[in-house]
Amino acid sequence: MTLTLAIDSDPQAYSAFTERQNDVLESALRLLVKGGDKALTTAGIARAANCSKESLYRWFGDRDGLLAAVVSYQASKVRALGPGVMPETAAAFRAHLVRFANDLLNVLSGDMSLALNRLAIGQASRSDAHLGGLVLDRGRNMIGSRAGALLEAGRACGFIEYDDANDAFRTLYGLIIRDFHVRLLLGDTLDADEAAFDKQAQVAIDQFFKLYGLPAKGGV
Amino acid sequence: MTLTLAIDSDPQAYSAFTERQNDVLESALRLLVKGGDKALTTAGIARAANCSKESLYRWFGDRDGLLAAVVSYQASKVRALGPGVMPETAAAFRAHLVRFANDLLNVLSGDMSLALNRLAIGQASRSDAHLGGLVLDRGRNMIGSRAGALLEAGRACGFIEYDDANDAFRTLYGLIIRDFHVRLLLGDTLDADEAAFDKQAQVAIDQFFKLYGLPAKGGV
DNA sequence: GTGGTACCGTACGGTACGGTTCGGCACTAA
DNA sequence: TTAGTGCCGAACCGTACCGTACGGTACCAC
Repeated sequence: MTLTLAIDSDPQAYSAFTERQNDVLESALRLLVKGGDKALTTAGIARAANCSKESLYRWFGDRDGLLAAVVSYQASKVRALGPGVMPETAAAFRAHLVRFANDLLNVLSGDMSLALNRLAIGQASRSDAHLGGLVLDRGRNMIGSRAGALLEAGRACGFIEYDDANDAFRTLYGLIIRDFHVRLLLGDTLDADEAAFDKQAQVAIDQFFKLYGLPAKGGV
Repeated sequence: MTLTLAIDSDPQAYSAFTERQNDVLESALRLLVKGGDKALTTAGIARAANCSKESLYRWFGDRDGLLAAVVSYQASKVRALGPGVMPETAAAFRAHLVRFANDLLNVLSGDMSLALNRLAIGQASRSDAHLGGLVLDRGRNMIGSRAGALLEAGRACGFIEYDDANDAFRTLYGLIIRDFHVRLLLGDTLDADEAAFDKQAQVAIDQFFKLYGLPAKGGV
């Protein structure tokens, strides 16, 4: 659902660009956040980055290639938040989940994430839209990697129980995000309660334990 | 989050258009679903609807006015699914919730809903984007009207318990939709499990009762 | 018939954008 | 010094689109 938390062992795999090219991509990203997809023209990017259009086309081949490069760049920029740690107590496991929920809320509400998701969604209708798939892959990467491992560790330690890991994760996601993401994508603003991510995260994790927790160790 | 279930007592308030104009809007909607926002040009709409561009501009004033009219038209097309019924038994209440969940899944996965949401999201970054707010209003209308009344009725009858109605609804929404909507918006396809809306709806409502149900009457 | 109105089909002006080309500058290597 | 390379800035081309204007047609009122 986002790109800013992609976990990959090799940072070069996603950002195989030179320093100068990364600067250009950063400029493009700022331009996108500031003015939306309409402002992301090749001339505008070249102007903002103090480079020529010729270089843009030499480096990224195409406008679509440039957009894909922006996505890849952003994915490689903010990477893993730290290695997975095996929780030893129920409280530690719960804290990990709360932290994950908090991170997810913060990431999805970020300017860059919203701008890139809007861009990908806006052109997802066209048949040649590989951008949406790209965003999904990176988002799925992050989610599958971090949350999946976390849930599995919790289950191995006997704090929670579920049949299908994917299903459990999606429920966790739903409890955390609710209609939050779509509303932000549509331009809505958050009310005071929703802006308190800490509280929201704790409530969501409480509910998750109520659904999947084992009363003996990690339940209510 | 969608427009296809707007509930309004006065159908004319949202579709104050002539028969001919509604035909044109219907053509525009089909065009949007077929080719995405890129295909929704004034010339294309005029061609598809067998009308002149001059008429488009006389009727809707502007291209943005035309898009807003499309949204309003779609909102007024599929209206309330029936008056709210006071559930008398816990089983009936649960059936109502399952039906609501099923409807929500079907609506949000519909072609028209996805196309319009993509359109609104794609241009939600610009400051003059009233389209996202329009979609939100209509979606919120539907949600607040139907689900809110349903939950309130269930609480009045003692089947569920909650402090904040808005909060309870958002949890319900999260349990039903999860990451379903955003993934579809990004162009993802559903796996077999997710395409079984009936099963998904029942599971979501089971989970909702586990969180908000009163064990005596409506709980697990 | 005559004027008015609403409409269609088409063509046009203006603009914006994607992509290409060209001249020029700085730097490097022989 | 000369040739080559990488890049910038700017001009350019073809295209697509928005919004408007114009000619022609059907219908209605009087």
